[in-house]
Amino acid sequence: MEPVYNPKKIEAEAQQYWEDHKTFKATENPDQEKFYCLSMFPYPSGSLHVGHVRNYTLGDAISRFWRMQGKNVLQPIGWDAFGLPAENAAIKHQVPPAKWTYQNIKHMGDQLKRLGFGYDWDREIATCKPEYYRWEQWLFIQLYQKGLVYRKNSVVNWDPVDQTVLANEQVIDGRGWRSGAKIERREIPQWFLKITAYAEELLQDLDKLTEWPAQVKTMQRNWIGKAEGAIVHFKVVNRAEEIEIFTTCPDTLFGVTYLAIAPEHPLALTVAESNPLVHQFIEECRLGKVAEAEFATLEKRGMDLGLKVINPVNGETVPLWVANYVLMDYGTGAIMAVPAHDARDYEFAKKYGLPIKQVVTPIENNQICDLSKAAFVEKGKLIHSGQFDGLGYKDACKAIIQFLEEKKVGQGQIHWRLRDWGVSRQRYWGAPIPMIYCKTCGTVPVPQKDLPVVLPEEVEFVGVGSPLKKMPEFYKTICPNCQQPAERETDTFDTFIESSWYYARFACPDQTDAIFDERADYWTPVDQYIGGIEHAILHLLYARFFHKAMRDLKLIASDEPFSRLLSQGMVLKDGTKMSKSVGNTVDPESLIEQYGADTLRFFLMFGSPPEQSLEWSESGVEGAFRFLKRLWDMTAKYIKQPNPKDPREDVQKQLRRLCHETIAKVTDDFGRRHTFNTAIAAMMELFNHMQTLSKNANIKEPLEAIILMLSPIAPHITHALWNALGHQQAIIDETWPKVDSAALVKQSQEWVVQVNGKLRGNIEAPVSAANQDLERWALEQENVKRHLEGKKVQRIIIVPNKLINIVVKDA
RNA sequence: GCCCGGGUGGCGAAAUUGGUAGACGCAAGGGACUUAAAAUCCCUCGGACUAAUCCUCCGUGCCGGUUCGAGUCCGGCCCCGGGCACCA
Repeated sequence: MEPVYNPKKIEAEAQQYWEDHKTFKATENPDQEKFYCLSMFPYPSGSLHVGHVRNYTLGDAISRFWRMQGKNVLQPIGWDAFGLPAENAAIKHQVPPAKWTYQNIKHMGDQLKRLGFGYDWDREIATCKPEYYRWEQWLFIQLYQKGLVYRKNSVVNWDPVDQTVLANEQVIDGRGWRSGAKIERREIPQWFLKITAYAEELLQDLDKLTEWPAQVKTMQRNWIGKAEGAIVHFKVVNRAEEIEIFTTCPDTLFGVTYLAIAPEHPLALTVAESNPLVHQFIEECRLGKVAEAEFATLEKRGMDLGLKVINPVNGETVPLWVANYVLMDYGTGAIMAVPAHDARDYEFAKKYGLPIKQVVTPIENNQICDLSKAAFVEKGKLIHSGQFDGLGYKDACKAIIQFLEEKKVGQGQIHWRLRDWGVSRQRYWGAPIPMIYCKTCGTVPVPQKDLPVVLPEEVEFVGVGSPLKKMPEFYKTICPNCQQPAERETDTFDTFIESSWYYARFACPDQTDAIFDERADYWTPVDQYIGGIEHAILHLLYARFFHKAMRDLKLIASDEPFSRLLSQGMVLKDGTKMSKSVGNTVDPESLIEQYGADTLRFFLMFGSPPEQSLEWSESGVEGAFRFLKRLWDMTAKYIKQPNPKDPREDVQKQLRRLCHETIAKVTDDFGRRHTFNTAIAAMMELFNHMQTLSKNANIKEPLEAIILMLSPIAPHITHALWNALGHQQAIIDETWPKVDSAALVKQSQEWVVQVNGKLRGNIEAPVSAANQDLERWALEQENVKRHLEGKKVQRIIIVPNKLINIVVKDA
C-alpha cells in the first residue's frame, strides 16, 4: 500500500478496473430482483456544473448501495440534446447546433467518466439522434390515431421586428431580448396533446405514489386543479349571443354586479369592430408576454362594452366589461364578478365604481360585515338571495345548480385547471413533427415506413425564424395519400417530449424494430428517480401522462413511470443559485484535479440533506479531503500493526456495539431516508471512537464497516483500501454489512431528569429498571432536590428509555 | 398575484413519532511536535452571569396559543428560494 493518499492514481486504477470487468453493464435476469435507478439526464450545455455532480452522485450512491444489497441494478445515462441553447450558441459562434451539441456531449461524457459514476455506457442515448426521435415521431402518430392529438390556434410571444416566436425567457420586461421590440401576443395554429383526457387518472394515481415527496404531489394536485362548480348562461340584452361563464362559487350568483370577458373573446372583438376605443383597448391588452405570472401581477384594467347581460337567477341586468385579467385560455374566457366576495373583483369594482352587493354573511354573527376595506371571501350563509336565503355554502351550491338545470340556464360542471399540452415549437433544433399538409387530403401523418423525418444537421443559422422554413429540400414532399406535391410541418416538438419517455427507452436503446421490447417491462417502472425540484410539476406530469398513454397503446405494462422520487435542492454560492448567468459557477474539473473525484462526491453528500439546497464551500471541500486522508492513514497504520499493544475485552465490546449501532443508522439513512449527510456524520463519529479506542481494541471490524459503507459515496479510495486490506474480491462486489443485534445489547443507560420540563440532571440506570426505582433515583438527585424545595410534586412522567419529568407546583 | 418549500451558533448543519437544542464538519483561538513552515495531534468554542468546566437565566425569523414538556403542533405575520404551462 502506498503510504500517501494519491487520488489521481487510485481513481484511474479503480475506473480502469470497472471498465475492464464491465462492472456496470446491466443484464436482464428474471431470477434476480431488479433495481432501476435513474438521475434526470442532463442537457449538454457545455460542461458539468456542481449541481449535475450532486444529482449524479446521489444516483450513483443509491445505485451502489442497492447493488451491495444484492439487487440487479441498472443505472443508465444519456443526453437531453435538443433545445434552445444550441440555437443561441449557433448564432453566437457560427457553429451548427448539431456540431455544438455533439462536442458538448463528448466533453461532458468524459467528465462524468472521471467522476467514477457506475453507468452502463452501452445504453447511452442522445435524443437528437434519428434512431431515438424516430420512435418519438412514431409514438406521436399512434397518439394521433388514438384521438389524443389535435391542432388549434394558440397564443405565442411574437417579436414584430425579428418576425420570430420567442420563448418566455427571451422576453425581458416585455421586449424581445435581441431586437428590443415590444412583444405582442399572437395566435398561430399549433399541435396539442390531450393531457386533459388523463386529468382524473393523473390526479387519482398520486395517491398510489406513496414514495414520492408530499410536496411534489401537492404541487401536482394543485396544478391539475379539479374544481366543482357550475356553468351559467347570461343572455346579452338585445343581441343573439349568450355569455357562458364558469364559477366555483355558484352560491354567490345573486351578488353578481358585472360580467367580464377576455380581450380575445369573440364578442369583445365584434364590439371592437364598431367601437374604436374598445379596439384600442384590446390592442393594448395584446402587449406583453404569455405567462400566468404576467397576468396575475398586471394592473387590472377594463372597459365597459356598453352591453347588458341578464342574470338568470334573478333577472337583473348587469353591465358587460372587457378586462385584461380575464384569460381566453382558461375556462370560457368570461367570468362573473362578485365584488363583495372576491378579492380581484373587489379591487376592479372599487377602481371603476361598480356596485358591491353582499350575499354571504358570516355564520356566527348574522350581520352585514364591513365591506368598505375588503371583500368577505370566506364561506358563510346566504342573504339577499331570494328563496336561497339562509343556506350554507354546500347547500346553496347544490340548490342553485339544481335551479339552473331546471330552468335550462346552466349546469353543474367539473373544471380542471390543467390545460392541454401545446407541443409545437417554431424552432429548428428539435424533432420534426411528422405531419404533411396536402391541399387535397388535408393533414396526413407521415407513414411508418417513411420515418424518421430526419432533421437536416448542416444549416445556416441566423436566428430569424426557423431555417427549415427556408429549406425546400426539407419541407417539399409528396402526399402519402394522393401522391401530389405537399408540404411538411416545419415546426418541431417541445423538448419536454423527449424527456417524457426516455426512461423506458433505456431498457432497450438498441432495438431498431420497435419503440420497446420485453426488456422495457423487466426494467420499468424506474425504482428510484432523482432530479431537481424545479421539475416537480411539468416534466414529471408529462412523463406520467406519456406513461399512461403508452400503457393504453399496450407498449408498457405499469401505470406509473417512477415508483420512488427524490427531489434534489439546488447548489448555492454566497446564498444565490449557482449559474452561468450569475457568473458564480465552480468548475468540477479543477476540483477533481486538485482533490480527486471522491472528495468532491463526499463533500456534496455531506454538506446537507439531498432535498435541501447546498451551500458551496471551498473549505468544506478541504475538510472532506482531510477525512479521506485520515481514513487512508488509519488503514495504512492498521495494516502495519493490526493488533493493539494493550487489548481489553470491555473496550472491544464497547467498540463492537458502537460499530453495529452505526451500521444500523447508516443502513437506514441510505436505504430509507436518503440522508447521506447524517450517514457520513455517523461514520465519522465511529471513526473518531475507533481512533480513540484503538490502543485497547482491534479495529478490523469497524474499519472494514466504514470502508464498505463509504464505498457508494467514495468508490475509488474504498476500492484501493479494500484491496490493501488483502481482500481478493473487489469492494464493488462485496455485500453490505449486517447488523448483529446481539452486539447492540446494553446493560445500563442514561435517563434525563427534568423538573417542569427543564433539564436538572442525569441518572445512569439499568435498562430494565422499574418506574418506581427510576422515580426514587430521580428525586434523590441533589440538583433535583434543590428545585423541589417549597414545591409539591403533582405527578411524574416517564418516557421509556428517555426521560423522567417531575411536574411540581408551589406548595 | 397564485401554488410549494425554507428560516436553528461566525458558517454548512443535527435533533427520524412532541421529550437533553447545536451531533458531525468548517472557520476561529490556544497548545504539542518542528531550526522553521506545512502536515498531524490535543484542548476551547451560542449568549449572559461567574473565580469556575458549578449553578442559574436567555436562546431555533417575529407575535400569540395548545401541552407536564414545542425547533417540531395550531393561528397570524415577515423574509428568502422554486414553479406558474415556449429555459431545461
